[in-house]
Amino acid sequence: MSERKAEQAAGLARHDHSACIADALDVVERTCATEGLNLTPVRRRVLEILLETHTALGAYDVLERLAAEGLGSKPPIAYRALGFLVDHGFAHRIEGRNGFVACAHPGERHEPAFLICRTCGRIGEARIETAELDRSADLSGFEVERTVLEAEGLCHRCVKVS
Amino acid sequence: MSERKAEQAAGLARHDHSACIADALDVVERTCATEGLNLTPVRRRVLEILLETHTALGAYDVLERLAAEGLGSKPPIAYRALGFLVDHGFAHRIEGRNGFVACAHPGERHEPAFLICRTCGRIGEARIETAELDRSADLSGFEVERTVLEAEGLCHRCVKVS
DNA sequence: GGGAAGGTTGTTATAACATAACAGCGCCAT
DNA sequence: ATGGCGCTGTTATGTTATAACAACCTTCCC
Repeated sequence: MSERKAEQAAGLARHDHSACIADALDVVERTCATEGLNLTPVRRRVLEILLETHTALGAYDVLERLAAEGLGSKPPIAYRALGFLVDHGFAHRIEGRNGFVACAHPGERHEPAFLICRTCGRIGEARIETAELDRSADLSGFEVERTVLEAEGLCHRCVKVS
Repeated sequence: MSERKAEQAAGLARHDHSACIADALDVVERTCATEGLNLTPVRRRVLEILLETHTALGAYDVLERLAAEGLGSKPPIAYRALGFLVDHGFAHRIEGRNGFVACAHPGERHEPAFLICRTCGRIGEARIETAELDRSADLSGFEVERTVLEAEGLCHRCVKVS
């Protein structure tokens, strides 16, 4: 059990970010097409905004962007689009920051885990197993439905600087 | 590594709750005494309020209680006392609920993990290791300082009812 | 004793995050 | 054509959190 290799968290390492954005958009578009989901202009634009950066954006940050583009100016607009993206696994909520990030593994079923840099705010997304917690839950007769795993610390860049 | 036995999460199982409260208060008092921490009336009372229930209380829930007792009526009073308790490991913040619980293992150095029942709100606290996340972090050159691990689901009682 | 320093509480004001509730509109299936 | 549904637009409000400063008290040093 759980002998799968750990892998590097997506988002923190150097990468071709334009390709990163394009790939994610492409996957999400396909997924919506095959699953009959309605990727409306607002929803698509919110996803694009999240994809621009591997940091957590607050709903009001997103809303500001939308408003500047004439796509909606009231909080529910942003919260609803973000809700859609989160519900379908295209984005994740970062509890520790009251914010949202685009999913780094869209279209793949996964329990996300996050590495959040407290200095630069960048966020890496790893796929993680929580075998030990599950065992502990079993012992208590607890049925886990959803797991939030967020680690805060310093990313490789910020470690060097500090 | 990590072959330690998982153990049942504290707080969810049947237990003598008066003893649970008394023990925790006792440990916190001793710890404050030996570490020169100032467990003022407000701080102590907030801890007692948290200890009454194994559910997450919001800062404003706590504040309401304090106000009723003449111990303070403005948000900073509650947030400051909660901050003190969290800073010294006598309480934990539950990110997924914007709330706080008394620590179930005060005085022991530990990374907490929580089992949160979405129906009754009760919270179990387990000690957990996050070896796989740590490996993933290492691969990214990320230095983890703090980990939030919260599992939401159904506790043993609520599983039966549903 | 006088007075500076540090820590805690008291208070005002406001910032930041989130949702309830309802109105209107377009699509499309019966 | 019309009724249902999903999405957007809007008002209003609810909830969570903190900045900034004033007042007070203890401690410690001169």
